[in-house]
Amino acid sequence: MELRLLRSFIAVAETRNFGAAARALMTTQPALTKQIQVLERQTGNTLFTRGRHGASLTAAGEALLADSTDLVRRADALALRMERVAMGAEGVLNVGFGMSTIDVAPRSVAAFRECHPAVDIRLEDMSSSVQFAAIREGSVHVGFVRLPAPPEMGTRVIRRDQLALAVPSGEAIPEPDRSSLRECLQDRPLIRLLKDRGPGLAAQTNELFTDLGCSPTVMYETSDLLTVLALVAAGAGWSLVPASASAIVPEGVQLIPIDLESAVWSVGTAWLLKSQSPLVPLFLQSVETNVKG
Amino acid sequence: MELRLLRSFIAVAETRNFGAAARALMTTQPALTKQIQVLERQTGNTLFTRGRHGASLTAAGEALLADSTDLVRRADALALRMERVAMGAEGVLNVGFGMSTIDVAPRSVAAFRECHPAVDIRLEDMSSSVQFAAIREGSVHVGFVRLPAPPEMGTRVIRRDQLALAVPSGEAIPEPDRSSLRECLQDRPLIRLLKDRGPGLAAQTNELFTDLGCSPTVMYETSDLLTVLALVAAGAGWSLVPASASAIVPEGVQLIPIDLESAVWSVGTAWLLKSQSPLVPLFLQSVETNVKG
DNA sequence: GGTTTCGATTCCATGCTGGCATGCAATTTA
DNA sequence: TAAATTGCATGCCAGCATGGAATCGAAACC
Repeated sequence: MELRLLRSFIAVAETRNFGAAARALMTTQPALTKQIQVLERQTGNTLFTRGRHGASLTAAGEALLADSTDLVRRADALALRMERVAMGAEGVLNVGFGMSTIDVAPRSVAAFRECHPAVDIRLEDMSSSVQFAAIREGSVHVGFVRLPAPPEMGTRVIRRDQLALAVPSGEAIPEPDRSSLRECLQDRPLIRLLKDRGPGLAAQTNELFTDLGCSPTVMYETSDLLTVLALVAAGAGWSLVPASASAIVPEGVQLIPIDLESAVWSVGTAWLLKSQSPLVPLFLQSVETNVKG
Repeated sequence: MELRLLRSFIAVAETRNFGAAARALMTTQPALTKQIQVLERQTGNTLFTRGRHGASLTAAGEALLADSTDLVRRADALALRMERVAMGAEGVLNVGFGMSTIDVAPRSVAAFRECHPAVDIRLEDMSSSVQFAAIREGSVHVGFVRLPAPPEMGTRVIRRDQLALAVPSGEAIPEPDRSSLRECLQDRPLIRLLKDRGPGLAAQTNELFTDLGCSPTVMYETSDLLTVLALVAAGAGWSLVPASASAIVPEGVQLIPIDLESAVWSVGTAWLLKSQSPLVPLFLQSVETNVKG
């Protein structure tokens, strides 16, 4: 029993006229006659009583009509659904993001959700390195990460970010060259923004220190950026934070961007290249417009 | 989207292995590969990620799997149901019966209902002529009627029945020859069992009177056999009833079968010859065993 | 009685479908 | 390291299912 035959059957049952049904189905009357004959042979029932004034349903035909219309309707709904899935109008999209994209990521997701309400999009907070692992195993489809990403992933740069010195207001501002910085930071009590290991902010900070050739004493360690800035404001020490944190810098703290190569990194989106979900490019485009806007 | 493709898809999705699925479907692996490719083209989605260790479902494939199994299950159920309808294990059967088959008809229907519980069988009381009309228009499928039936119907004789004189006990019993009967009945008050016109009991009675060449005076008319017999017992007059009524004859009444040709008729089943319902022969067979038993 | 209507039948071309052999890639085994 | 194995894809070919044009047959209508 194939859906094609059931569709033909329904058409005949509704018009009670083979010729008219054939026209509606964009086929010919002999073809329809044969199809119904096949269906009758397959079901073992005579479905129509053929009269001179068209065809009328037998009891068996009536029984089939009710169920087959339901079946065909479901099949059509399924086809439609698959079409929506193909277009990316439906589905699941897991997005990862880290501290450094706290401004872009939620905005992008919210905008995307508005455009595609049937998509189940979720935002999960995790560091870049965790995101890379999650993307690789498929549990995250697009990540907002620090670049570069592993080679099996596609990336798009959103912006370049850099480290900045968080210094209590009123302190003498060091020149942003290598030697001044080394001198400044050497032996200075430092508040460290601690996240995971891997290509994160902590790693970036370490890289800078290696570049400068100094190793400050760490006074406090915390994983919350606001806590760090509050401690700096309270005079507990200096710190190194993303320059993009300027948006949330409290009273009593100034940020001094560091223009050294080792203090600069890119932030962007990453996704598995072999992923074929139509949602990924759709979401990337949404991000692009949101970053520009 | 055809059910064949969905069945193939489900088989692959369940085994996660094209070769194994092909074996299960009694086909070959290349055929399956092509079917899935067609399905993927039709739905516009990649349904499997083909790895070295078999195939695994994509997100789109997962979405399709749930709905398609449901769809296929429904289609199978429908096919099964049609099979049952074809076998006569399911359906509607309307049976008509009259006074003269009050013994056989309900028993046959009850027995049939027990054997085929899914069949919605209904018994309706109506005279033979009404049954013929109902059978012709399809509202009754099998009737218990007086024979003969119209030529477009098939028939089977259940038994021969005849008219009998219902006489109060103690009355002189007339010889059952034509002249004695005429003499007896002429001018005798008669209680008439009145049903509809047509080839019914009343017609049979009239036929007998024509044959005898007499026309008794009708004292009472009623359509209930028991009332007729009660009136006879009360001495209100004589009557002509089916000889088979002997089973319910009350005290004070005796039945005298009339052996004349014009007083005899057959009782049996009738059905539309062009009816193709499998329930009809099934029911007829059931009747046959019930009549013999 | 001719005409129309409506379904069934016949015949034929087309194209879908499946099967076989084979290819290709990755992994396991000797 | 070569051979065997596993697993899916591809090319090619045969067979059959499917559909279309023409025709038929029966019934109804004018």
